[in-house]
Amino acid sequence: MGLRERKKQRTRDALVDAALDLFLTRGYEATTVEQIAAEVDVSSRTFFRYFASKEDAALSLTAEEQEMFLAELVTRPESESPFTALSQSMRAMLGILRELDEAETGRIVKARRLIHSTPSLLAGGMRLVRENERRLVAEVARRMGVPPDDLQPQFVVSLFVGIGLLCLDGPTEDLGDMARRYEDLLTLAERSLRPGWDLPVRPGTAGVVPPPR
Amino acid sequence: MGLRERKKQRTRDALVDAALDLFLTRGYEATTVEQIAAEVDVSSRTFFRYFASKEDAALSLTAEEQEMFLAELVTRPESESPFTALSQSMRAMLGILRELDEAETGRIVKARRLIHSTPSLLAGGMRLVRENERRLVAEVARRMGVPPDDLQPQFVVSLFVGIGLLCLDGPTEDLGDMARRYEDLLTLAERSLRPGWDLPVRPGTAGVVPPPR
DNA sequence: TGTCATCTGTCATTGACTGACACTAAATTG
DNA sequence: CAATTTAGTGTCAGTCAATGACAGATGACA
Repeated sequence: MGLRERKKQRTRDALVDAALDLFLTRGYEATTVEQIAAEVDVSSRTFFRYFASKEDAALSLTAEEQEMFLAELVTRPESESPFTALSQSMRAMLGILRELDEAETGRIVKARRLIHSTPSLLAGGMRLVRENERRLVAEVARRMGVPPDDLQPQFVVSLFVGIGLLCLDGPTEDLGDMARRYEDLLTLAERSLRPGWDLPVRPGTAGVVPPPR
Repeated sequence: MGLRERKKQRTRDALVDAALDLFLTRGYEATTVEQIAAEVDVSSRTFFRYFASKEDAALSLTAEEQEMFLAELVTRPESESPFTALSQSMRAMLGILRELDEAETGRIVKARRLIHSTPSLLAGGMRLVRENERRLVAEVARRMGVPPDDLQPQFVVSLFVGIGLLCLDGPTEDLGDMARRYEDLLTLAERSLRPGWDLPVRPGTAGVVPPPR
């Protein structure tokens, strides 16, 4: 990787760090883009070359997590039922997050604390999640062998995303808290749902029908 | 009601109408607050005395619907299970919407088309819904006789809100479309969920335990 | 009619965000 | 190792949403 790209990455990280720190101390709205840029010795115009908006800087880590989640999902074996595949993807992503270097996990926890304490950012985070929902539905529909505008895959994904949001909503001191809350919610879901609820009503041309478990 | 209040109501309605029309023809971002205000022969400062933001004007009708829904919920008998009470409140609200005068239903349909075709407004609408989620959880938790930070009422509400969002997400030409989509989703939910899933795991001090249905 | 509270317009200001252009430094090529 | 292309950055000017302050207008009410 060339010098140019390394420099860019360093600037970007510095901007995220500066943004998170300022947001957490002075508050999100009270912090101006100019202040963030000044902290990194960069013009505010440059800030907007890295991030589409002030909000984008605060949510960039969450957006990356979303991408990781989606990447996990497409690696899940076709033998898993849709909801199982979604759950396992989430577990895998949480696992990966825990294995990052300290600087990165620090950022993630900071970002999470910030989002949780700033209503407009919480809303923005949910917007991110919902934007991914479309892609999730497409993948789940494919697995189920039904068209993406079928209600069933939409329902499955909506239910799962709801759990994810509840997970995000709760108090989160560290990644362990989050993982624990997530497992509690999965248990609750299992108690509430009929076995096989996420299998296609009219089994389509999808892969192997999973065992009844 | 005095002349003053009537005048105010007229200005407000005119602003909403002008906003919806301009948003739908020129596009949401392409329309400035000044243009909306000019259409009603009012200064843009006045616009912001009626609406907290440009987005607020586009979402004011949706916000009113939310309030109506919540008002319905608190009138549902305690004998209904939480999810049944939520579903019935939604049906009641949709019923009320259909009985409004033509001017009002026209606005509602316009607003819905606009929101559906403008990503940032769709996000804003979901933010509105999510903000209400807290109040819904409080009411459902009360009915279940558990504290509001219990996971179960949160799960029940999250599931219901998810259905509401799916309903909002789909193509909506008129209020009938929406009602039909909503019923389809409820059927799907019933097929997926275990009977009694929304009853408190540890029955608390809540009202009468509903019949098994 | 006269006072009072409320609504409104005007003006000034802040801050997010964008486009245009020039300048610098890295990357690439002969 | 130059020469040239390419990408990243700073500066400047400008738009638009949103807010505070003050003054004038207008319905409410004694």
